[in-house]
Amino acid sequence: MVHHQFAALGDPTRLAIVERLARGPAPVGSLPVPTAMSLPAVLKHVRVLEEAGLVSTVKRGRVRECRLRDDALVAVAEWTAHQQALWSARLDALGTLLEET
Amino acid sequence: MVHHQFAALGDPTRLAIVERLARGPAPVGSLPVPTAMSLPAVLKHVRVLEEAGLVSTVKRGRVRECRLRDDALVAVAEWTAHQQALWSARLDALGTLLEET
DNA sequence: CTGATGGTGAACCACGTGGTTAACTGTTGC
DNA sequence: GCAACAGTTAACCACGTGGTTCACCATCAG
Repeated sequence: MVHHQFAALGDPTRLAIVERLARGPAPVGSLPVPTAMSLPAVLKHVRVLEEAGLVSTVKRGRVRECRLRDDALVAVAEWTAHQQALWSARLDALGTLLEET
Repeated sequence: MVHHQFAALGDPTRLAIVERLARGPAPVGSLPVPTAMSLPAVLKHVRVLEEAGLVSTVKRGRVRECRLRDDALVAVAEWTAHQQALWSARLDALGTLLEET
């Protein structure tokens, strides 16, 4: 069900969060969101990313720390590479077919 | 602006369409959509995929043929690989740091 | 203890998205 | 020429999503 990951990454705010988290873990309050965005909104985005398996969070004290879950990103990369491989294989086949004639 | 691609792939119907098109071009009318889905709905999805640069279409006669645009898929793959690389590099650095102590 | 900090939950709202039906256009086959 | 076919446009609708505010809880610093 890889479309959940894609949907989660489809929002610019969430994409920015993931890009930030690729540089290392961060608490919810210091995520790179549009300047005047309320905390509940940020939290919602984090929940979505968690739901999609892209992010995992732990609460230590009163701060919730978010970190990137590498495996979900791998799944996305694999899906994409696979489709691309299928398509370019087809293009190659077409190419050699044209050469033979 | 890679989040448009992600958003386009975030819908299961559209994802299925892309997976189909990776096996080769197809007319709008024979795309793998949920059985009772109306044609206008399919067309909308195709438009979204076109807008995101994932698909290109040409109309020959009365049939519009859709084909996968390989480069957009490459962009997606590159973004994903990049983030993943950043994250795993950080993990590696952490690992060697722990070894040194 | 107390106040400030960081996060949560609930209720609410505007708007985009995914879908429909109906009517119409351009092509193709006979 | 006519009927069937493939797509297209327009108008419309239900619902999910992204956002808000307000009230609240838990934790840390002084």
